[in-house]
Amino acid sequence: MIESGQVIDFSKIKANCSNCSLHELCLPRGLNVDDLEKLEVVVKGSRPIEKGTHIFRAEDPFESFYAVRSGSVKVYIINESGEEQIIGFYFPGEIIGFDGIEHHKHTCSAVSMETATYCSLPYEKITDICKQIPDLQNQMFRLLSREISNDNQLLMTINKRSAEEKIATFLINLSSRFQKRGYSAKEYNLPMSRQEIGNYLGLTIETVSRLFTKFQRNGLVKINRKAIILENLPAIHSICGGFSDKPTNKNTMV
Amino acid sequence: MIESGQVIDFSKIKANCSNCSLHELCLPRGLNVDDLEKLEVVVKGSRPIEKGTHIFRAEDPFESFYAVRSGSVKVYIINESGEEQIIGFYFPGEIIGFDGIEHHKHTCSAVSMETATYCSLPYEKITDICKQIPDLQNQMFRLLSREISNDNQLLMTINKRSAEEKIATFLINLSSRFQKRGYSAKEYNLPMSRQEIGNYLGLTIETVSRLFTKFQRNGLVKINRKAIILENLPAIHSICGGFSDKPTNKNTMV
DNA sequence: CGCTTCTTTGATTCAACTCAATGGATGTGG
DNA sequence: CCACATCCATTGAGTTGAATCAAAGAAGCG
Repeated sequence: MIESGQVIDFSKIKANCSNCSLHELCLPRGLNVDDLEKLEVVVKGSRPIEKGTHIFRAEDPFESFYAVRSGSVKVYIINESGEEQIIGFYFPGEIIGFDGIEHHKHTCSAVSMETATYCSLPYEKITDICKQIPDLQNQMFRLLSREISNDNQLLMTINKRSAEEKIATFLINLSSRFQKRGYSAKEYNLPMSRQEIGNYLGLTIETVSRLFTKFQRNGLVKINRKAIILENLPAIHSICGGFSDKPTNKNTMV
Repeated sequence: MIESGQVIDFSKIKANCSNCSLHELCLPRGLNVDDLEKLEVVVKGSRPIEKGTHIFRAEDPFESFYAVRSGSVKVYIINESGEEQIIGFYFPGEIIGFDGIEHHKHTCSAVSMETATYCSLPYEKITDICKQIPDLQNQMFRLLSREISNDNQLLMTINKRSAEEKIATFLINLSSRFQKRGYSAKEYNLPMSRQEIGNYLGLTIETVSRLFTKFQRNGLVKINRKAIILENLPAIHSICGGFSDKPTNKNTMV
């Protein structure tokens, strides 16, 4: 439960964005060497945090947002009746905590799904630097914009797709994100439980499990607990929706 | 179908943010008089557009975002198979088009649901001014942050709530937004069709209609076509979820 | 090794969808 | 001003996809 905050915090070491392999996926994207140095001064890396450690919690004062550096992080909100809704899963180079800007406090919580490291991006300092570095300001806006577009896509998936299509879309989405990070598009490990997948997609754990079994039966995937092999990527793609020949009347104004 | 673009465009007149009643809901929030003047120089108002006029369409180059000044606007995306997903309904003082920043083109379309006016906020010029006016940069980040938080809330509603709870939440959400704009919290007109409500919430038109009838039967509301009267606000609130005493197992890790 | 947690599988139920038909409002042209 | 067409909303009947309930199997942990 050591989450930082010791008298002397050895965990907070100056980040090295210049040499970071996530460079082009992350906040520094598009910055030149000089600008990078200005950024590095304020960005702090974390020591590894173990699975289940919170990076921030809802209601915490908002001081920084955070870039995942290694491992994976789940972001969720809890409503008045204690129900959890997972907002997203985040991988290296992706940034979390944007929701906190408006009211100066976090509205989500972020917790590591496995051992992870992250970088702290102190909001005030970053926005100060933004005034001097137009590219950085631009990149900030782009990242926020992307987050909104992603949310829109997610809404489409949740609202319009069947359970089967949701799962296929989810697997493909992870695949392409892992690929962007230099990993296989066909084989990866799920860092999250069936429960968490279901929560995110608006399905029950049983439905997730059944569909995994079905996909496996049909030779689309091989699944062994957390280990996923996408055996037939085109087929999975075609399930994602958009090519279905059995249109429903579920509010598609055509 | 006159959507601007005439040889001489009389419709683009300098906006008057200082005297605009939406001032504190909109982009200028928190700016002092001097800063407001700098902003006004680049913001352009529109002449009234009639119902069904597009402000922008997906794939259009992204040059500006837009503040709704009067009337109401629906924002939606269309997927590969032509299905429409409504992303949101926007009212005076609310800002649309943020999604376009990342790829320099819009990913959504925005169309007026009734006669409306709007202001154009040219992106490049606004970001230039942001460098000089920290408060403006801050407000931009806050608006983007709010959009993300709203999306998160919507996801919770869509994923975790029953049809009845979704409709109640929707009615309350509109109520509070109208109230913020100085209108009655109890009586308003729906600018959108049942179809559009259903599309947004992930329900069919029949379900929306049936629930409106049910709410009316139970004395919660009076509904006459587009005219809504919330007769029993507390009761509607209590339906919104979070107080239900019949917990489901739909992925609520308690 | 025993306990707990996670996952899978089966049987059953139900909320919301689909299909179908009617009714009311609005608009158009003769 | 009326007849007709269109669009939107309502209501009913029947179906179904995913949830719920239940139980057993597999993996991880102390």
